[in-house]
Amino acid sequence: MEKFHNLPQEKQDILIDAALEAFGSNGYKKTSISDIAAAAGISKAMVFHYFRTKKDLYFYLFHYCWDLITSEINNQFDNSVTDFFERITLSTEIKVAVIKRHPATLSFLNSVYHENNEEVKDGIKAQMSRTDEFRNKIAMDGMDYSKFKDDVDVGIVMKMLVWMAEGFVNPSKPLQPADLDDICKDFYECMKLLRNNLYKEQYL
Amino acid sequence: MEKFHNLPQEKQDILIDAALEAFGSNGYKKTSISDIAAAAGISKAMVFHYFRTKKDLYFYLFHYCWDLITSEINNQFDNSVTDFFERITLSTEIKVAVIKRHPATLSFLNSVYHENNEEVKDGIKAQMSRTDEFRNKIAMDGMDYSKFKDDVDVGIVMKMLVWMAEGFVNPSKPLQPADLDDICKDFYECMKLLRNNLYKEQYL
DNA sequence: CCTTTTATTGACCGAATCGGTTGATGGAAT
DNA sequence: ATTCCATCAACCGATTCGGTCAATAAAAGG
Repeated sequence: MEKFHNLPQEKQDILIDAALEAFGSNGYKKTSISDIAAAAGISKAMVFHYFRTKKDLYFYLFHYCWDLITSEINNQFDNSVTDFFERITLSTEIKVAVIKRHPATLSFLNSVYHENNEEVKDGIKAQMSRTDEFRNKIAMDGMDYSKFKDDVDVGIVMKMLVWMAEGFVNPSKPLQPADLDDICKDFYECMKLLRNNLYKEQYL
Repeated sequence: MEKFHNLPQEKQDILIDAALEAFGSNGYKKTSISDIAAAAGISKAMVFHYFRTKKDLYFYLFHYCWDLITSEINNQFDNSVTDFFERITLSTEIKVAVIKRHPATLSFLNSVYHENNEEVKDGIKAQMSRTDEFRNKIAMDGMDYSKFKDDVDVGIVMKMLVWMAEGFVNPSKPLQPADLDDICKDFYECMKLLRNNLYKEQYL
């Protein structure tokens, strides 16, 4: 795989993006190396030259995305932020940073999570079991719910935000990185609106 | 296709659900009749017996879903409902009714909408151009925005609800019809919470 | 300039799968 | 007993699969 890493970053990214997109939307079995090569504008033989087998490529992408997210969390996450909406905004910023680097990362990882092809299933489980670590790290414990109005059911607010985040990350039309900033602005407006109306006291 | 309609409804539904699910998540080209047959628990030859070709099956499903949604809209939609959240709830109820009948309908239609396979693209466009009719019918014109607090940006609320609806309809984990009622209850709770906090006056 | 190494690919491999057909089988209706 | 029809395993030629390899183009080194 040194072969691949000797490529200029730009060419690496093109191939990675093509592969993430293909695997992410078609799953392991239904994605062919020809698809990926064509989308990346190179020959099929080159893909096998960089990564020995389809399986190798798949798991390379898996670990690559995993590290991408892990490092982004380690860089940005701050558990001293206890305000509910600030925490939500923070984890959204993490997602956005990941998407900006490789737009198909999250849809790929989601597809990996649901993959059940015999050839790769076991290898996924091994790594995937650590998902909960992060879920707990980002999770909402130690959060300050006291600023909410007394009659607001925070559980419902959580569910609402999960839906929004899903629609945000898996839109029916694929995300263009160019649109990301606009969409983000809308999302932050959203957070402001909810905070202003669900908290006891107006925020500045 | 009389062959197919002579089947008991239950067996028709099994095949339709299998086909919607397969086409919806893998697209036209990457979906094989063997996949569908296996998922429906019948032999590949039977599928070709009911529907002469793969293309015929695809467009049968397309028109089937189209009619399903059209009739559900005609049954339930009521443009005399001018309250914002009631209208949202109404269109959600329509979606839920459709999903209860065939869980993969919406994901299938969404996939059809983005399909660009040469063999079926043209046939899709012909019908799909009428999508806007319905979008306008369900749309929010004639809506009463006056009950919102003055400082609430209704455009943002709309965007928020669109995201929620997307996460609601295309969840990362596939929808089980059994869960639907619970999820709906949460969604309606959500609407109540938003209405109570974004309207000038509390609703009963 | 020539040589050696490396990047890149078109053509190819056997195996699998594709959309679609067909002949055989078995059960229900006449 | 016979007709009819639903059902499917086996099969068809064509395509595509994951993967290899020999040949070429390009770059590097002398």
